[in-house]
Amino acid sequence: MPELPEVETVRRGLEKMVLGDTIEQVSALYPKIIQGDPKNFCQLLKERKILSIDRRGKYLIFNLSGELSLISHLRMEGKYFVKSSSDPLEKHTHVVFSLHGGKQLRYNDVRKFGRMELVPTSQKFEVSGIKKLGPEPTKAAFDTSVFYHKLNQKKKVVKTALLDQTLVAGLGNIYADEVLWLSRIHPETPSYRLNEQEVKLLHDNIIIELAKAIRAGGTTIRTYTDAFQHLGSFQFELHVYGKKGMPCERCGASIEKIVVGQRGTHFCPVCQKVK
DNA sequence: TTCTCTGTTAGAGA
DNA sequence: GTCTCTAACAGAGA
Repeated sequence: MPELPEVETVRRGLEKMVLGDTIEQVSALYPKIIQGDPKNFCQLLKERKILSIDRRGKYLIFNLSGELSLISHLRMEGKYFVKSSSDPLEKHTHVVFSLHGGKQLRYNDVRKFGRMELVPTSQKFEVSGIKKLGPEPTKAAFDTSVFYHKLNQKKKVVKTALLDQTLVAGLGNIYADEVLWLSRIHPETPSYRLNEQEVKLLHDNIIIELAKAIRAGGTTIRTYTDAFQHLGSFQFELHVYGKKGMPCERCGASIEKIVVGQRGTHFCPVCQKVK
C-alpha cells in the first residue's frame, strides 16, 4: 500500500485519534509481525502513554513514555484503525493495542508483510532501515547537488534508483512513475546519464508531487485507507500509473507498461525518451 | 481452476 | 561495496 504521502496521512490521523492515550495491554495475534520476542513486546508496552507520532520515510514512529519508541512499517498493505473493544475483530487484524477507556488501536495487514519493533527512543533513527534512509523529500533536507552526485555514481536505471530509499526517502512505485513522467525522463535511463538540469527538474518534481499527494490524503489504488478508514484522492491526479493504453495527457501517445527492476513501470514512449 | 499481478524491503548470492 | 533476484503473504481479476 503506502508510500510517503499515505504514511504521512496515516500519521496525521493517528495523531488525532490516539495521541495522549495510554496502552493497557497488547496482543499479537500474528507474532511474525513483531521483530524480537512478541511476549516481551506486549509486556514492554503496558501502561505506556503515546506522547507523539513521527514519520521518517515510510516508517511510523510512536514515541512512548519511559523513553521507548515503536517503529512500524506498513509495507504493502498495513493499516491502522481505531475501534471500540466491543467491535468484532476484522479478519486480517494482527496486533491489537487496547487503550484505557475502551478504544483499541488495531493493526490490520492482509499480506502480513508489515513489521513492528521496539527501541529506546534515543535510538529511533538508528534501527536498520531508518538508519540508511536518504533525506526527506523537502526543500530543507533534500539537496539537488548531493542527489546529482549520487545518481551519477549509480549504474542502475533511474526508476530503480528512485526506489532506492538511500538516495531520497519515501518514493514508491506509483510516485516514481509519476515524477519521471512529469520530468520527461524515460524510466530506463541509466541514472549516471542524467545531466544537472534533468536532475534538478526531477528533484523539484519529487518535492512538489509528494507534497501535493499529502494534501490529497494519499493515493488509493486498491486497498489503501488512512486511520479514519478514508480513501485518498490523489489517484484522480495521476498521469501514468495504472494508465496503460490510455492517451498521454501531454502528447496523446498511448501510455506503455513495462517491467523495470521487477516492478511494473508506466511511461509515455513519446515524451519520455531514453538517453 | 490456474496464472499473474499487486502500493515494500531485507537478505542471499554474484 | 553494488547490483539483482527472491521470499515473506493473500486476494483480485483475467
